[in-house]
Amino acid sequence: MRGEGGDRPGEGGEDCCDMRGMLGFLILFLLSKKPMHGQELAGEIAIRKGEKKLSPGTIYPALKGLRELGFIVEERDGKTIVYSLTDKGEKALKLAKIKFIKTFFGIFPE
Amino acid sequence: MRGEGGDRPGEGGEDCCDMRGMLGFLILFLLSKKPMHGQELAGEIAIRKGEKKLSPGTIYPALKGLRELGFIVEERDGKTIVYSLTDKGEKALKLAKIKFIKTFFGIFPE
DNA sequence: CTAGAGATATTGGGTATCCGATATATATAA
DNA sequence: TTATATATATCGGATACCCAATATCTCTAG
Repeated sequence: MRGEGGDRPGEGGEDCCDMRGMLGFLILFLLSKKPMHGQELAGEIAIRKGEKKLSPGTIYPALKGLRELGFIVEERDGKTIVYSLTDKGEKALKLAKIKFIKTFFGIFPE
Repeated sequence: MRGEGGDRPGEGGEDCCDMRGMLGFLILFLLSKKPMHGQELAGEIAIRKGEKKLSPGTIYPALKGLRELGFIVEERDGKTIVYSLTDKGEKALKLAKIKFIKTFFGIFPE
């Protein structure tokens, strides 16, 4: 019951951070910089983390979840599907970034 | 290619980032700034995240895991138990920070 | 049309994270 | 001693994460 209607008039900052954890957050952040398709995204994450590419069983369910949340949309481009943020996704990312920065304040060297 | 040397230069750099995910990482970071006991830690995290304090079922298993990894030690002080980093924990944190910064590069505003 | 390659998607399984509830331990107050 | 408050700890369940294997889809080569 995470309907749009907002059972909570008072808040509204509730479901903005339920983006399937850190992976969803990272995906949203990367897509905000540049729309990408799944494998491209997996490659970018692999480079950042210094690990192997995420398995299809990891990346696609994550994308599906973000799509079902209304945070991203997909557009087929030949063989691939390019994902990009919706307005809702941008808004959610913005709020999540604030929270992220506050949570990990002091970790990044200045 | 970008695998920096291949898969396995022996060992040592293996368990350095397996600190039970982001919570373990955050705990290690906070303890590196100041030794604290469990509830104090939960309070600090609550402030940073802007949420309620972590449940005992979250904070204590996380601390137990870090202790079993040899990253923290505990010392009873009256009613509380104060946790602090070991040398191994400091080293692990340092490496994890590098990975964290690389993974989330660009999230923090400059 | 048929193969092959690459991208996308689902399934099944295992581990990790986290919470709510419950239980135990310690210190203080009565 | 008993009662209370706080801290620590564990248990059961829900969700997130991640992979290997498998299947489907789309384009291109032949």
